[in-house]
Amino acid sequence: MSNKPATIKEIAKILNLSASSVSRALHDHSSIGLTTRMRVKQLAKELNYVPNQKAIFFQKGKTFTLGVIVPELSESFFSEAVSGIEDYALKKNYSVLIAQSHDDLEKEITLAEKFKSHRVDGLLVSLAKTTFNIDHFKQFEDLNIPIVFFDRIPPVKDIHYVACNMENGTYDAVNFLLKKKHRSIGMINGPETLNASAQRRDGYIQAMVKNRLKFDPSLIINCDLTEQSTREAMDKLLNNKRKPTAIVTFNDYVALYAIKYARFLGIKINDEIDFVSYANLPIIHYMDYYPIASVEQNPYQQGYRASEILLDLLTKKKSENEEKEAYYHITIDPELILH
Amino acid sequence: MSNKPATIKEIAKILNLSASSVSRALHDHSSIGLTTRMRVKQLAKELNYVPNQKAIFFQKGKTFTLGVIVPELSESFFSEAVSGIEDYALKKNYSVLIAQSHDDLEKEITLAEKFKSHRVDGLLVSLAKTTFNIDHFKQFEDLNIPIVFFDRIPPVKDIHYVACNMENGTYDAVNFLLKKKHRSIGMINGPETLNASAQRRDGYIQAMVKNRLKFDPSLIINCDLTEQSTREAMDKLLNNKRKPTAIVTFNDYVALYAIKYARFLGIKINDEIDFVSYANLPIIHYMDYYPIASVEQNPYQQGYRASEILLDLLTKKKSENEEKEAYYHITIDPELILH
DNA sequence: AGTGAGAACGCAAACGTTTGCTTGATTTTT
DNA sequence: AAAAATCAAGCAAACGTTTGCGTTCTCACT
Repeated sequence: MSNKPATIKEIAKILNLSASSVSRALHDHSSIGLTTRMRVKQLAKELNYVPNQKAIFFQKGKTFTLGVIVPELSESFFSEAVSGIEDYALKKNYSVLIAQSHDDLEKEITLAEKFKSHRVDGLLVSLAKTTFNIDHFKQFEDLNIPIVFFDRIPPVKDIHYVACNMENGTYDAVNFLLKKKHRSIGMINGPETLNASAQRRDGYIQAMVKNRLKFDPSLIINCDLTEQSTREAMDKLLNNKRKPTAIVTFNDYVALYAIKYARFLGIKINDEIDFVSYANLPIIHYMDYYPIASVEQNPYQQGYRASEILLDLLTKKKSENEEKEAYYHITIDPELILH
Repeated sequence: MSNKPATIKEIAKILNLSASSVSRALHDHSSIGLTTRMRVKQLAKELNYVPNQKAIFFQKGKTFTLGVIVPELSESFFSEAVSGIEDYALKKNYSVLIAQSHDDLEKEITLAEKFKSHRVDGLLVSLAKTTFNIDHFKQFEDLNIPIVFFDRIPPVKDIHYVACNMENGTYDAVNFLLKKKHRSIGMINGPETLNASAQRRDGYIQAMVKNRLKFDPSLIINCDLTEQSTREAMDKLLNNKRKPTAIVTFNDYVALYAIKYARFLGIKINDEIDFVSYANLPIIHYMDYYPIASVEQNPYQQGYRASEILLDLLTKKKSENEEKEAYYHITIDPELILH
């Protein structure tokens, strides 16, 4: 027991063949006779032969492994995205190496280093909140290791990415509220520095414009996503001359803070004020009060798509030479889910 | 650009050394003179040399990779456990290959196969709900690939495992309620078939016994963890002759269902009836009403510990020979968190 | 009988690194 | 001054698999 696993060489020796013939036999190469092919496969089963991936990795110069860096697995958005990545990768016989940056740039750099030395074939990355430059990913270019960013993407053009079009999502959300006859719609947006905030703002404005309504900037309040900050935003909105009858929040957390505070103030949720949010928390339905609609960002699909692109890049790489200037810029349209 | 990465051989050629000397120089081997050592390292930096892990894996016969199979990453319990695994593994310079069974036995078997052919050095497994035998993991024994099970462990003795002692956790919970002067404590337990249910039941009984109180079996109701089933359990408890003033639920989901239903019935939560649960949902604090206490199962620690054990097994494997009969059976004591 | 084709298989190199054994040169010990 | 120890570095094999290029053999066809 605890035998070293059987190798091709051993099979070859037993059958009086060369290692190459055994290898070819196992791969159904045409130049191997049917009888020997059968004999080889037969013995392989008996010996419980399993190809040694380490050797194959080495020989082929590939690890058939994808590296994934996400901020936090415990955020369901990312764990679902990882599921999408995993499903496609496994389908294509790739394995997935997962690591978390915990939203820390230093950690992210360390992980990049780790993956570099591990020689993953490709990388899927969703940036940490604190990452404002991506120099630590530049080195992968030289190593010919493609990277596909998803969701939290850097604001540059010379990269491959998959992301959700927040502008459209917000447009749909605001449009939905307008159709419900709301005429004063508030928005608790994220930090101004975030690209995601700008997109939401744009979507809001676009919805107003398309409906030939005047855009009132005082109805969009930025907040830093904390409970305290959310309350302050709510105060501002509630004291607005045109007190909103509906509020779009940056994410579910903010929505919950806002709803909690509104209830504290005696406001009737989704009656006096309708809430619409972005889907972060799948368990939101366990709540007593939750937004009447959510912008679903389809993390699974984002992951799946990013995975597809990466594998596409990997298989195409051989033929690439001059046309390296084509970057994948995929935007996934979110959908508005009514609860 | 897009140069193939530098190799030891190239460094050797440039410096007129042998590959072996370069290798030793990079590893600070004592038999290499200081000057050459410096020259080698210097050039290595310049050429951006990174050791080719594929070759090292192959040469050493190890992949420095751990395989992890969990049911669902989107369950925060598992994503936190994975964080623990990852943190320790990375510290020891191992990578972590993660895959989800989605609580499906077939998928679990496929993944086991995948990891086998990938030749991970070791395996960390939390079983799918539908897994009732572990034959598909037996093969790893022959390959000398150790497995450590955690949390969802199989009910056999000849394995390594890390799990939480639910009996103690429940004991603490019930004891806590008894100290709060509750004299009729209900329990909405899980399916009878689950080991986890039996442990909770035992803990409940033990707490009663230790406090010299009579155990009333009618106060423990089994349910299948659905909302409907939870309501039925609540009905039974509320109609009990000794209507409970406190209820321990199998998990947070059940607690939320129960609380929702109780509120629907007009019962004052954590006033008329105190709820205590097991920590599954980190975001429970966003709720308006949540259990007054939770049994925290420390998923991070479980993962970390399991990771430690696996690496211990991996490094000790060389010296192991006769004493292969020692199995790690680690139980982690949960702690009662008061909210 | 000679040529050609194709089938069935072997040889050997290659992938990059590590490591036990050797060798040659220099230094220390007796 | 000779023998022994130490230092610095090279040689070559090994890990398991794949693959380009041969080689041998058998037939069939002119």
